[in-house]
Amino acid sequence: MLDVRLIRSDIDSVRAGVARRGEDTSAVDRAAELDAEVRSLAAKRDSLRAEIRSLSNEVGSLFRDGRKDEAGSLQEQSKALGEEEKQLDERAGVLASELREVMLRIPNLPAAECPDGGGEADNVLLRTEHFDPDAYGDHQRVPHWEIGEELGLLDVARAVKLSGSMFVMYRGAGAALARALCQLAIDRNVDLYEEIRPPTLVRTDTMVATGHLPKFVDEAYHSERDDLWAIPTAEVPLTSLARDEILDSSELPKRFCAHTSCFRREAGSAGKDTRGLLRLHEFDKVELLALCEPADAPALHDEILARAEGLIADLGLSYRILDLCAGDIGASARRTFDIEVYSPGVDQWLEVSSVSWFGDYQARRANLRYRPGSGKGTEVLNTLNGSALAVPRVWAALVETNRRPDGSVAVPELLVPYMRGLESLTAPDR
RNA sequence: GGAGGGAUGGCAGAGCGGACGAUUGCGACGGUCUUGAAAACCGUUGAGGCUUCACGGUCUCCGGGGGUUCGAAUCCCCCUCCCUCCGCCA
Repeated sequence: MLDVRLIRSDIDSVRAGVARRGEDTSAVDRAAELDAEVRSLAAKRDSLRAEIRSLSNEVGSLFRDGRKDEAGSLQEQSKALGEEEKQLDERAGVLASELREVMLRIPNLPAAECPDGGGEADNVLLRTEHFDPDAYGDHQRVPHWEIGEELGLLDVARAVKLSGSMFVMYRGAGAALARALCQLAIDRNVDLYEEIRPPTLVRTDTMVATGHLPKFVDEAYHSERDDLWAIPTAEVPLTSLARDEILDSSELPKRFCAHTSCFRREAGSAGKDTRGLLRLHEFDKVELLALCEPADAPALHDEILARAEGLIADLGLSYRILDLCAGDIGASARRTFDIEVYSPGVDQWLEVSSVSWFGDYQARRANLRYRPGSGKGTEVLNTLNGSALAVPRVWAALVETNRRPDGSVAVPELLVPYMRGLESLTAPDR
């Protein structure tokens, strides 16, 4: 959520920012109107309340002095003011909640550095690494689900038996590989990022704090009986860690990393990517997240990107980095870099990480504040996050990229220690 | 799951219809004293909204939401969370 005061003080730049996304700016104007009305009503209401309070205090002192009989007219006056106050308060309340709804629909303003553009096609390709389209052999042009079945690493059919489509099951060395990836991702980041193992079921207000509710209700799994939601990403619990708290500037930036399962209903994508690991209802992910003062945000944004990129690079995958344009970044982001890995078997670029800077947009909603080192009062934090590693797509790209002509799959050197020394995935002996 | 007891400022803990945004203690900050420090003493010390160039004014917040009342931290209703005991359990 934006700061209403920004709309009050500089509505043009808010309009301009929303327009850069290609979105309608009428909500901004509506918010300005509602804000003015709410404030004028609230001012009237508050002065009525002040009068009521002072009358009541007088009544109180008359009672204490044993002059009860003199209090009657004051009581009546106060009661009459009370009626008026109640009406104003109701009206103000209605408008205030309308204002909040409008504010929640206004997206964040893209950063100045965020490239212009209306959609995916306008994203700026920053760099492509380690990629030569002609360098792939036929042995690599095999989709991971076939490799997985062949080598006994993946058992899609039985996962479907257990849970339905868009669920998978890793087996044997395939399961070890999935686990190894997560552990590697954690180990590489715990130098600065505190490892967190958060709950995967959270309350409604936790989902609301990051903006996953109410907008994406249909995307989330919900247990009605307990009113708990399965997290779609560790961003949800990690952001709420410091919710409603006031951090001291000396403890900033706060960096967290977490490995969790992530659950997504993928309601809008029925029929898309139904084979293999490209789109799943449940998957594992290691997430990096930072809370910081505004001035430190750009440096942290680079840091998280560098860490996510470094892992992909060290795994030996081909990848590219996109600077998403204003029309393609998420509603709460100010700037986002996507990392996409190339997966030769399916011949696709797969998004494996979105590294985003949210400014204070999320933090305002989640009420994350800090006390600046100098000066008084509190300020709203900035938030950033990105996946260090999302298992299924990286798993898929690895298996496809590392397939040898004999059908076996080479384990990247980095992962060998996490695989009990296993260097190669081969067909089970029969 | 059953039965009880709680939720108040950074923490501890009073207040149980009027003068309470809240006694007090601890902590933190500033000062006096001291060569310096400790101790002692004095003072300051929650968050947020609106308004003001500013000084200031004013409102909201005692777990959350509703209600009673001229007036609610205090009374009533609902919800959430925490604790203790019993049962069950990885």
